[in-house]
Amino acid sequence: MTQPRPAGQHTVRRHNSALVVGAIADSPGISRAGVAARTGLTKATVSSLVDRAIAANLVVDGEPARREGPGRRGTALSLSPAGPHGLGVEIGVDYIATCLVDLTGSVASRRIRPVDNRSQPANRVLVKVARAIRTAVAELPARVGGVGVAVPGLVDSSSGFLRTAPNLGWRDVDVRAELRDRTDLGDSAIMVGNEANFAALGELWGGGHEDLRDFVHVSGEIGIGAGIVMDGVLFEGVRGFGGEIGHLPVDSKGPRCSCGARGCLEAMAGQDAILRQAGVPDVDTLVLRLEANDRKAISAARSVAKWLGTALSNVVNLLDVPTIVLGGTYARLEPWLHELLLDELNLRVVSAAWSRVQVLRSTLGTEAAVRGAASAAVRAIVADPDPFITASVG
Amino acid sequence: MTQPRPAGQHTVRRHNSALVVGAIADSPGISRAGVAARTGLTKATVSSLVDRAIAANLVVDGEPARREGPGRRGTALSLSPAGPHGLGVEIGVDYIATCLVDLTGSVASRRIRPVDNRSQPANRVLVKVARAIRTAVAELPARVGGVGVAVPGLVDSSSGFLRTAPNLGWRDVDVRAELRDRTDLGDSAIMVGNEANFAALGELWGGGHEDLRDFVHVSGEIGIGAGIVMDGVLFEGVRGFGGEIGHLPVDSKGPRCSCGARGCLEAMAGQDAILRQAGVPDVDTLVLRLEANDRKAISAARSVAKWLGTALSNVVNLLDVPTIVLGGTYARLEPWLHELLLDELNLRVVSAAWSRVQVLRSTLGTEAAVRGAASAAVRAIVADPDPFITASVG
DNA sequence: CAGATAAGTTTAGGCATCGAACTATTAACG
DNA sequence: CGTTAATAGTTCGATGCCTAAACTTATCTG
Repeated sequence: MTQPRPAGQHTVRRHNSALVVGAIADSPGISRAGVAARTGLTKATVSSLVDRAIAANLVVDGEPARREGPGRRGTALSLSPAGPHGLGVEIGVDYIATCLVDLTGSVASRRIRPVDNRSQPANRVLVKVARAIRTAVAELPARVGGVGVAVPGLVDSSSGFLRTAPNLGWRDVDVRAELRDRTDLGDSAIMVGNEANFAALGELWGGGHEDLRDFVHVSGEIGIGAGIVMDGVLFEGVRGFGGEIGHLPVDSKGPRCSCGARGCLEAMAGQDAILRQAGVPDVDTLVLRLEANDRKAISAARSVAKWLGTALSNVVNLLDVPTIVLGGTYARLEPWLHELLLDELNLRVVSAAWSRVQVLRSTLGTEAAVRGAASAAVRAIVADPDPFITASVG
Repeated sequence: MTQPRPAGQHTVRRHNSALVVGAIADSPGISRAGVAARTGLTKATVSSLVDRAIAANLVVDGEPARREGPGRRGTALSLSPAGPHGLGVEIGVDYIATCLVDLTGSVASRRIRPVDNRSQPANRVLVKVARAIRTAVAELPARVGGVGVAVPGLVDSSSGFLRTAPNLGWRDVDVRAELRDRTDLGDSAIMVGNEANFAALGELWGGGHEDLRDFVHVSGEIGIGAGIVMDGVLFEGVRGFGGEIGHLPVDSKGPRCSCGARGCLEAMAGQDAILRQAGVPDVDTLVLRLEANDRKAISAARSVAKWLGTALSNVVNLLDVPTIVLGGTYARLEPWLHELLLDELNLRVVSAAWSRVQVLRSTLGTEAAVRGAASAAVRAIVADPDPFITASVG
């Protein structure tokens, strides 16, 4: 729990800076006068704050915008693509991915390195992650303003402490501290979070879906994770546990899962289970078979849709979140899952009678998590730009 | 969604007033110097803010406290029992209850009027509710600073709009506006909320449970509702839908429910279902039979525990909330439900293996909702005292 | 080119906090 | 009983950020 801090003038400026930068982020090309009207601040205040933001390289003012009718034209303000960037890092089971996003949300660069992280202890892997971060930072002709680290495990997001990552075999790793020690990120924020949660955020901010503010993003790679977004905000749960649906029990007669229980969703509808049931070695082959209408593959998809629907209907019933976004491996299988999953949901969801459940396909696929991590870092800058402004202006 | 407002000096004072009053609420008897140390504000600022709070009748300073060692003794500050009160109102199916709570959390008065609200249209009932409010206000030798209204239905808490209350037969009633029109509450805040949610808050603040910050409070009267508290904060869900567990499907072969679906929890474990199954006319008789070890009654309790456990295990699995508090009618049946419910939960909850689920009995019982509503009003004053201070001082 | 309209800047003033000095109260010690 | 040290609380000038209002700059219209 964060201790409440006393407020002073600096708090006011911090708040208003966020307001101004936020307004510019929301509607690029807006003028100082426009920002003033939007935020309720006076033109004088906006001018002063914008000047500081420009000096800090967060904002640039461009050409005067054309306008109708008389009056001076306002200068178009927008977030600076040369300002601080957000760095996203994903520690996958068999790869390390990085991604740089500028303040406007554009991807500046990205990179994936295949690494088998399963066979190695945590600190060995973190050395490689640190190297990947240093490379990304070195290549960027701008400053890195924050880092998001996506991890396939349970994270206490406030401390950055990774409690357990079964598929990596990690337990109790202080990812944030380790990475800070091994890099020269200065005092940049390092946000460590669950890979499924970051993926949901990636889809929220970069998925191109209009008005999508309440949804469950299901990402199935090795494990099954869900990121739940409600009113545009990630739902974290009690101890960062929100959306841990991989081990919801769906079939009491199902096979034993690695967690010890029986018939967990992961054991019934995880990637391994699908592939085994379809009798194929990998997802590429599975997709080919599905396209060829192979009976076993189709039946595997049907089974996955059924179990996913069972588990997700609980989520929908309990949280009243009306949309499911299929991500990760499920995004590739979406055409074959869509209808069956929808049927299952409509059958089991109480509110389905008066408001239909929706199933969408992720547009970012397996890249959602890195993108989300990078975007989260960028959003943090925009949401509280004052530290950057003060550091650069004084 | 609340529009972000620009900050100014007044915002600073408002924030710091809340800090100061909050510190006094958290540790009554604290001195000005103590508040300064706790909040990080200077003694000068604290003095000034405390003086204003005293002038507004929110805070009183008492006798100098005894201290060890040398030095002047600080004056003991505490919230004023004569300051503004919170008024809780509960619109039940067959009663209207009111309750006044002072700033310290003590109940100043309460009253229950039996009324059959089922047979009457909403505006007729609201006239009676308004009368009950006026009576409570008139009897109080202090000011009412806010009102909480608990309603057995789905409420959009930001607008105070009641969407539907099946057990009252109400639809789309603007409870807040209706009550404001029919009373002279001035500009006091009127918070309209779901009865189960307020009950959970009542238990959180007035239940006397130590360190209980994450729990599900299940209240069964006519319907079944749950209030979910996570990290000491009510979980509201997407459209005030959080904790609407009454219509979770628990038995696909169960009887048809009033909502149209089959085997809803409410149809399986609601009060009506229990009484029918036990073959008794009311809860009092049921308790007598249970005490006499009546076979049918025991079997009804067993069945309730099973269905409740089925539904609640979903909640626990999904939200990782480790504690169930049995309220309302269930509180009276707790001795006979406890063990069976716990068994069912331990069977179905994934995390049960490493962290045990806990089942508690509500200490406020059927009074939890009014108490919660009144306390919510009080908490709102303490959380943002500035409007009261400014109004009274200028 | 005059008039109207809007963007952006300058300047004086208000206000809440802070820091530091100051007063008030109390225990301990000789 | 008086002195000293420690702590509580107050007073007062300085600081910083915002606001209001006047002012400058830029653009369109007739």
